Amino acid sequence: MTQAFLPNRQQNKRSESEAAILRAAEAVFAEAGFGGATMREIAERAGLPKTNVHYYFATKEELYRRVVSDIFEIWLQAASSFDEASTPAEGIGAYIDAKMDLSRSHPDASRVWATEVMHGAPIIQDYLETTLVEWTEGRMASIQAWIDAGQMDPINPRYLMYMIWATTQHYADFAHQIETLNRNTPMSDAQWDEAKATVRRILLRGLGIAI
Amino acid sequence: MTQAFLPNRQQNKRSESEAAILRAAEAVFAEAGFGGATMREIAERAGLPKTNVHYYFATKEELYRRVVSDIFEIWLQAASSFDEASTPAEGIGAYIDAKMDLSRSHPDASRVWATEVMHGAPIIQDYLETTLVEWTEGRMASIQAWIDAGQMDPINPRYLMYMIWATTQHYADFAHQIETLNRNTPMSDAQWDEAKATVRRILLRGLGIAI
DNA sequence: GGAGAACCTGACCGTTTGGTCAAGACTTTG
DNA sequence: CAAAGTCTTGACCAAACGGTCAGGTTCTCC
Repeated sequence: MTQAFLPNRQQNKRSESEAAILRAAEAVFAEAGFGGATMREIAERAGLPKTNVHYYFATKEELYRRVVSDIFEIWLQAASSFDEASTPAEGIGAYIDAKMDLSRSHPDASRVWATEVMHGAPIIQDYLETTLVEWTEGRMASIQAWIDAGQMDPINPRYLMYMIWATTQHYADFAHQIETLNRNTPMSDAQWDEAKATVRRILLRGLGIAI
Repeated sequence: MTQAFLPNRQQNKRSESEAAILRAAEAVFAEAGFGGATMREIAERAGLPKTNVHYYFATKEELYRRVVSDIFEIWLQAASSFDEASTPAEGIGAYIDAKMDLSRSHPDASRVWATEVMHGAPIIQDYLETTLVEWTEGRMASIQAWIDAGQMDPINPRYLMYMIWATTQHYADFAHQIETLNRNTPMSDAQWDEAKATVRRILLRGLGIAI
């Protein structure tokens, strides 16, 4: 069915179709959740017959799993800045900025992730228990080191991580509510910059980090 | 069908059945979203035949709307402390505490709300545009008054509201993820207190409010 | 150019869904 | 106790769902 080595032309077609399906699936899953999404809708948005979608992804669950794990990769990569920084102002500040940028560039991804977790992570529980646990403990250790060096206030790094995730992802997950409260207008670039600066400022000052 | 004035005994039965259905519905909608929830499942959890559920709530959408608007009421009432306070330390601090308590006592409610908003608020858009807009502007005015009085740092009250909502609701919406990261153990009372204190401390200090 | 693999698709299927219906049981009221 | 309203229920239905299948088309490689 799926061959490891394909000629160029077919490989392009495959990746194009797959990519179109994945894009459509991300949007539909984000809007309707796993249960509310239909393969019909995904196929239509991808511009393909439903049967063709099943050619690339045998089941709805397989497609969903692929969408969610792609998102997971993006999330993890957003934190590279964390380790390259020597001061908490740089490290935490850059992480906040990176997460805020992701909330604007990939809001659907954030919503799919949020829905999956809210429903008990039935599909990606194994990722949570392994990769996310390890990743989180690594970042917590970095924060603890800054605390031990007296570079920021002593707080439990765990609850700081949650605060950063919550505040930044909120702008993706609750974008519709935010837009409604903004006179039914999407946030402008200026508003976005102000929101980003406000989040950054309050968090850093709240941690006793000079800015 | 539904009578305004019923004898006591029947009124009790009605309210009991309705309440059981609403409880079950909140849990099922929280777990599966609107699309993934089934009337069968809701009926089973309420301990009633499916037909009986339809006797009280004609359609799935009507039941859902009732669940969501009940939640909306709870949310709004959580902010009474806001206006009764004279200092931002009291007002904002008490609001954070109240929202954190709600995240622990009514996590399903928060998850249903989050799912509804994430999917574009197809059912309760009118609430958002009227009640929530008014309510939010009222609280923003209170915050602005504290800023003008020099009692806290000058930040845009709007983005502060979002931060408070995000950080507190995160503990309900992402409870499953938090539990997984906590060695698959629900947060203990002590951990909860620490999380609450951390959120409160970081936000208040971040706003330049002495604590 | 022909064999074989990869890709595409319309028709179809069993299951589950939200919702209906008609008939029976219980409660209240005269 | 009987009539009227309220509540409960098993059987049923059309529609929509995820998924299958067999047959056709396109591409690559020898």
